Amino acid sequence: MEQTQDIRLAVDAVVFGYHAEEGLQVLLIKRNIEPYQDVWALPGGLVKNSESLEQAIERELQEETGVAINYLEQLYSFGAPARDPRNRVVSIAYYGLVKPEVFDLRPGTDANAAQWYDTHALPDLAFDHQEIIHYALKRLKGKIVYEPIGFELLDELFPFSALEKLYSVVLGQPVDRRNFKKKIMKFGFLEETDQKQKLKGAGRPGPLFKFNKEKYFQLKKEGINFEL
Amino acid sequence: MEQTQDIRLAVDAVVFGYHAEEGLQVLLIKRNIEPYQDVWALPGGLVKNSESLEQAIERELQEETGVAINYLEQLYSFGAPARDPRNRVVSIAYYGLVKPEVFDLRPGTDANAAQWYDTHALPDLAFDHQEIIHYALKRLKGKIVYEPIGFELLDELFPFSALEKLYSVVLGQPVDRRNFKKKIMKFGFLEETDQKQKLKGAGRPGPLFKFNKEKYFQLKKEGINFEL
DNA sequence: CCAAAAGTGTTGGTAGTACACCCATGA
DNA sequence: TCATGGGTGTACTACCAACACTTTTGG
Repeated sequence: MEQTQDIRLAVDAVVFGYHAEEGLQVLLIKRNIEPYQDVWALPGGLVKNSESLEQAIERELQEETGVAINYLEQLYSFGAPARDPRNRVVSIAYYGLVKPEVFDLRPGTDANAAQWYDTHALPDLAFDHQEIIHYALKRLKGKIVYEPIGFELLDELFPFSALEKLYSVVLGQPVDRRNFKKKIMKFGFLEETDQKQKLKGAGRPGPLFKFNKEKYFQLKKEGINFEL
Repeated sequence: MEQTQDIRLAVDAVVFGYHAEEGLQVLLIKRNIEPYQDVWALPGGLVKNSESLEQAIERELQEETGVAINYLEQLYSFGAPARDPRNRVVSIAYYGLVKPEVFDLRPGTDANAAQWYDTHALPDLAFDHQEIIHYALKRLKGKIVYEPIGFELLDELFPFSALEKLYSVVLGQPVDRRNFKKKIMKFGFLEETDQKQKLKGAGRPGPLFKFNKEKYFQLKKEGINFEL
């Protein structure tokens, strides 16, 4: 006799935020239910019967952290039979990018706390969430060099150096300022505005730039391909 | 009151085979149960409670087609609420590559027939399986240029022209014979054997080549990166 | 005037692309 | 001998990487 299927389906989100001083951060929540009560974990939860996977992600993020993401992509599905110590739960992981405005968090009702953590200094994590974050980091590193998704981590207007720093932080290696700027500007989807950066300390202020998404899609259709 | 989750979890496999004359093929089965009875579909089925996702794929493939794959990778998870007209079924799709030996199929018990179809001449397909195949093709095209997975579609020993043809078929564009050979041989993981090709018709026979997987992994560790 | 950040061009090397003729075999 | 498929080298180009000094501002 066949046993009926008893597998639960969850979604988890690896949300990246970037902050000029603190570098690349991941959004975590502290669980307030068992298993792994009071342990840090990725925001996420069970998918409802009638919602899509993306809707589930956005709902959970809203409930648990109040954060709305502006770039979301499916990452990988994790289905090892024992990844949840109690039940069989298969999780479809997504990763998302948010702009710096959301750096002030308000914890939701489903979790005790939501907090940004530096990707190099993660706390102990529930389930296989550490593995999921590593996987997401790998994907982000791979993707940022052949699709201009880095802009989703920056403000609408940003000094060029912010982009440069972002790439060096994400890739974990320094980038040559001049060559990097040449490469980026050659594509033609980055616009220089006439606004000037206001610095905190000393230094020569530069103009602010803006990523023209429409132009990028248009250029992409015409066959250019972004690649660093 | 919360309704309990009622979502089923399935796996589906896009298995690619390559045949010198017939090109790139996908393995399909004819369904013998509703919904979509007698319609062609990807091999796959519900995951059992205690098996891993990969075990589920291999079991279903064995049951439905008798095929054992030698390269398997998770593709994407498809979860649109209405993708199955009867129940909510979320499917985790994998794609696999098989060597040409398996071109003779023996249909299994769960399906009426298993058959190879040219990727350019697919029949009507059940569920969203056409979308899944397109997605897999895109992934294969993307991946074959930066990881040497093409060899998984060829015999252990193959003439160089087989590799060249494979790439031109998968990428959908001609490749320059001389430049292609230069590029590939420079990596150093392809070994020329002293066996000679036996042709069907006329033509100058060339030596057979062999992909040295161990050497590839070793070189990869040392930092070379395959890229066409 | 010093420290901090931003702006800016040139050169050399290399890797990629384009390209055409000869050779071995079977019919 | 002809048709088929396999084998091979060179030259040009274009892109990429390396690299340092000057300018503007705040303190």
